[in-house]
Amino acid sequence: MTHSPLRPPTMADVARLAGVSHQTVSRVLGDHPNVRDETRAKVQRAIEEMGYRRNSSARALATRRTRTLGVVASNTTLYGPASTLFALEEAARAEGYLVSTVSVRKLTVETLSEALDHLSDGGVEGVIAIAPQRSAVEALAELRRPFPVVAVGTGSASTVPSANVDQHLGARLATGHLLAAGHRTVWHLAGPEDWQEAADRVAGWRATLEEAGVEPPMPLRGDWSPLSGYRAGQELAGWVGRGLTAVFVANDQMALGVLRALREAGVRTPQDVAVVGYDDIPESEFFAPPLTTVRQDFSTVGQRSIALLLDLIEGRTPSGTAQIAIEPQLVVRASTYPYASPPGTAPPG
Amino acid sequence: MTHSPLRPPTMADVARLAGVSHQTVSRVLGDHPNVRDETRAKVQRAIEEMGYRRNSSARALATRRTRTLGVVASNTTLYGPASTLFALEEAARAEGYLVSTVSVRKLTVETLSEALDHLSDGGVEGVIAIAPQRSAVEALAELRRPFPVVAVGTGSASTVPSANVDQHLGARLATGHLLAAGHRTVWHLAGPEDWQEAADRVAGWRATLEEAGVEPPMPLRGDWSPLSGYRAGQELAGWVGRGLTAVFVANDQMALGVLRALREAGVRTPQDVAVVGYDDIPESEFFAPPLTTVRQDFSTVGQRSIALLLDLIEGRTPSGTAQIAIEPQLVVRASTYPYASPPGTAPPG
DNA sequence: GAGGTCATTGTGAGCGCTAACAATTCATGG
DNA sequence: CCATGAATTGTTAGCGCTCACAATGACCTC
Repeated sequence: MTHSPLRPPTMADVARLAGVSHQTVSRVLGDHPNVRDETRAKVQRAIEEMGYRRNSSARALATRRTRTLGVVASNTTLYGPASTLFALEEAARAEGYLVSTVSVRKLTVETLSEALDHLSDGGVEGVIAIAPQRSAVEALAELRRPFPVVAVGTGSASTVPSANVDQHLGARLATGHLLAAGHRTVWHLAGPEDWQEAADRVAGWRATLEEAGVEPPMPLRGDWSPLSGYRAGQELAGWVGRGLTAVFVANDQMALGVLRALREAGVRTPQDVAVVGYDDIPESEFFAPPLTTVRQDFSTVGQRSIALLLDLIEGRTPSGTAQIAIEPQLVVRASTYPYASPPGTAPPG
Repeated sequence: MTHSPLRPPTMADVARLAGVSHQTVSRVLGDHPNVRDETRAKVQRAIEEMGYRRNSSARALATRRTRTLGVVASNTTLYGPASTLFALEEAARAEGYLVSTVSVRKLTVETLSEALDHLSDGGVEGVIAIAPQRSAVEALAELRRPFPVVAVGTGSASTVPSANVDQHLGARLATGHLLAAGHRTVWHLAGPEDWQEAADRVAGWRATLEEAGVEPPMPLRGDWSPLSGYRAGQELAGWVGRGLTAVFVANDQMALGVLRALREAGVRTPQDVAVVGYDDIPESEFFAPPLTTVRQDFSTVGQRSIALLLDLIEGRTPSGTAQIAIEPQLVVRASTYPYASPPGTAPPG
């Protein structure tokens, strides 16, 4: 760090100082075995002294590997996508890769295409698309790029390689939990129609009810926001006393709105209506009442999807066939059980 | 797109197909003026036909510009940092830059140093550090790197160039609003001690009270989480009837906890105690009651900080002197005014 | 019609690194 | 004491692009 030339030192500079060839410096940097310890030490010293760092562009040009991955994320601060993003970066860094991100406001063929091009121009070797909207999955299938693309959050609909939490199972856990608590039926406030994960949760909820011999009521729709949950909650409140005793809400934020609407309508949770959410955001423990919900392990999602993408880059896995499912987990809180233990009523049917 | 050679086409390939020199292709790509329209069209056609894309590594090597910026973010899903991250990427992309992110779990000299090295190895031309913790600011000042670093979220303490929302002003807006509503004094639930923004909010709150001739009570401490807000709320509930009528909480999530604790203690908001939060997260409108809070415009933060960083990279701005302040905004909701209009009581003093 | 100017295009030399191969050193055994 | 091969080091040629400069040709002007 003693010098301060206008241009950063090159490998040749280090080689000169160490009295070796640039190739030997390269070997030291690359942990090549056939270098004498003494030489290695000499080179290391020169590197330290000059504060030398390998030029990544030159390296990338020579090796044809940039060691950079791209991530396309929706421009959102939703808990799921944000958590996934961090988990992805961490997993990628552990493998020595840099992560470049592009955030898009809407997931359409155009925006996705632009995002992929931007990343492509940045030289990424592969891309993870956090693409929860169904349109995005279709767009992704359509957009061929010279590098592999792995989707995350696409639910069951992935025609592209993907890693996903098993949403169907998550919905089953939530719905089954309510049925096991003695509820005759379970209503559902679903997420946006074009989100595959929302559709999968609907399917899991519906299947669980049908297997229990219950005709599923018409699901309500929200847009993930507390406001939409609030609106739906007002509607749901009107059904209390007419068979509505339990609601499975497709995410925690909407559940927050539902809880508020119910409270305002004089409906008690969970005594009158039990509520289950989805995601287990940090706040859900502090809702009134604390929310029973389904937890997704985003850290695992990150690791598995990065592993899959690297496999694809190395050509270890046939593209198009790789689908990874990750198990979610039910977290029981006061919004379904007001007291310590469940009613213990056997499920109907 | 018709060919599919093992290696992607190079500029020379395109040149050959178009019947020109590689340099002419380069000129077309670079929008150089002195190219005949006919030639340009010919080249464009060849580019299309081969699906050619410039190799970014080669370009970076030749120009010594990677057109990549780095961002260091705390591994968090807090609303502020997440919003900032997206805003930064958008602003950078608008300037033609790619953004590489590194997320760290803790902001220490070691983790920051590693993060900067990782980005440095990725060839970034500059870095934005989302560094709200005071320790991070110090660490940043200590860590010299061969590229400029701009801090965001460092509040007033930046010894490095930075762009920040004026936290002092935000706290004044919140506190002044409560005083203007007739409250004799305002309590404060602060954020973590080592967050500079938290300290700035404390300072703004304290200054406002002192200017009104009020002795500030001892501030309480939280860690931004709803749980810590809940705990503090329980403590605050004990002071109701002994002079506590208004609380300024340093973020919305803690305010959520405070609201719940107050409610459980039989304290009504805002009739017994008025509460103001900070951030204006999307959920705060749906708290019980809807939360009065201070909104920060992260999109502006993103644009201004990227602009500053690019100035620094181009050498347009002397390093170390650049500090940008952005104005926050008060959003009034039911947690301070139960009815349509404020009490209209004149502030004391 | 010679000389000059301008627009347009081409040529050659790197950018800093790695990969392949060539050269050297060194220990070892016959 | 030299041949033999392994260990170690050096040399050369690109990777695909941009930059500086040279070359070409069209079009004027006097």
